[in-house]
Amino acid sequence: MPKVKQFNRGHVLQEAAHIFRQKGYNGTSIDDILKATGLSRSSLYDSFQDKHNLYLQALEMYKKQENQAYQEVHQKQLNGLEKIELVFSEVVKHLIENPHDNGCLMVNAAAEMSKQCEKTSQVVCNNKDEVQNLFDAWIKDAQKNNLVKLNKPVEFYGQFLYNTLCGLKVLSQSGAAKTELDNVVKVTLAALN
Amino acid sequence: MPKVKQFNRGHVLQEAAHIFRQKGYNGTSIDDILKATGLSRSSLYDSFQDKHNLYLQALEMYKKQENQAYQEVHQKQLNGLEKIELVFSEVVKHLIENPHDNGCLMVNAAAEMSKQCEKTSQVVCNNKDEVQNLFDAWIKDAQKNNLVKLNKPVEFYGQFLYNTLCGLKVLSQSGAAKTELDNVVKVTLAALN
DNA sequence: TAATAAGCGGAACGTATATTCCAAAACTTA
DNA sequence: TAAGTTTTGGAATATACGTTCCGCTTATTA
Repeated sequence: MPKVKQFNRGHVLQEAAHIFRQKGYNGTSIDDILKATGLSRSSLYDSFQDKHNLYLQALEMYKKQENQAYQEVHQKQLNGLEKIELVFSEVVKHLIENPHDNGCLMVNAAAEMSKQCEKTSQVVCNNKDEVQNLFDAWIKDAQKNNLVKLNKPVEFYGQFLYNTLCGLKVLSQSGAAKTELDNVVKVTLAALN
Repeated sequence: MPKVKQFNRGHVLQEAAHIFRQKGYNGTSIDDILKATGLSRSSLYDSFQDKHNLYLQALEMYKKQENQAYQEVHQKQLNGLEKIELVFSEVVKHLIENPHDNGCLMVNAAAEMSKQCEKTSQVVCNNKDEVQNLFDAWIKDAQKNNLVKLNKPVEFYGQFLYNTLCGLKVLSQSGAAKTELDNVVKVTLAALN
C-alpha cells in the first residue's frame, strides 16, 4: 500500500554529519542539508523531526561508525600495542587525507555543543569512556606480553591516549602538517615504555 | 570637544570572548553581546565594525592574554621543567574552576571556524607555533640541567606538549573530572624522562 | 487496474538576525 | 556657558532561517 522511502536514512545522516563537521551545528542551515542530500524539506522533517534531532542522530551515527572501526581493529590478530599503533596511524592518515576537510565531529561537538545541550554532552562523554576502556584493554594486553613498561595504573594511560587523540584532532584543524602529527604519536607511544 | 567613550574597549572584548567561548561564533547573536556588555548597537558597530571583526579582535585579545600568562611564567625563577609543570597545573586548575563554563576560545575557534575563516585559521596557527616555541625553550633548559632524558629532537616534545594541552581543553568539555586531567598531565610529564 | 497510504515539492509563516541610520543626548573645551 | 563633536538609543530594514502545511505524486497491494 504505502510508497516506500526514496532515500537511505544512513546516507542522509552521513551527509548531515559531514556538513555539521565542516560548519558546526549553528553554522549549518537546513537548506545546506537539503542541497547536499537532495531531500525535500517535508521528507526531512518527516523522518528526522527537526534540526536538533537530526544533529543528535548524525552524531550518534558518527559515534557508532567510529566505534565500529575500533572494533574492527580489536578483532585483528594483533597484540595490544600494535592495535594502539594501528589506531593512531589510521587517525593521522584520515586527518591528513583531505587537509581542508579534516577534523572530528565528536571533538567539534564537545567544543560547540556540550555546554549547551545535555544530550550532546552525554554522547561525547560516553564516547570518551568507551574509547578509554578499549585503550585500557589493549594496554593490559600489551602489559601482559611485556611490550610496555608502566609505573602508573592502567587507566592513566587510557586517559592519556584518549587525550592525545583529541589533541591530534584539534592540531589537524590548527594547520599542523603530517610530520607534526606523526611526531606527537611517536612521543605518545614512547611514553608507554 | 568630543564626548569620550563610555565603555572600555578591553572589557567589551573580554565579555565578547567569554560569550563566543560559551556559545561559539554562530551561536552568539549581537543581542547576546549587547546584553552582556550593556553597549548600544551603534556603539558596537561604530567601534568594532561588525560581528566577524568583533570575533577576530576578541580572539586576538584572548591570544594576547594567554601569551602574557605564559610570559609571566617564563619570567619566573624556575627551571624549564618547573615552568612546564606550572603551566599544566594552572591550565587544569583554570579548566576545572567552573565546570559549566570551561573550555578554550582558541581550541573552539580551531574546531568551529578555522575551516571557514582564513584569518581565524592564521591566528590559531600562529598561537600554536608560539606556544610550541616556548615549550621548546623550556625543554632545552630542562635538558641542559639534566632534568629530562630525551631521545628525540626537542621540537617533537614541544609539539607533544602542545598536543596534550589541546587535548586537555577538549577533555574538560567532554565531562572529564579533575583527577582525569591530572592523570593525563602526570603521564605527559613522565614522558619527558 | 483501482484503492490506499505514504512520500514529496514547494509555497507560506513567523521569528531571529545582522546591519544601517538618524535624531537626541552628553561631554569636553574655549 | 555655549559650540561642537562624538556617542548613544532605538526605530527600521532586509535577509536568512527553522518549521508547518497542503495538495499532488507515487508505489504497493488486493
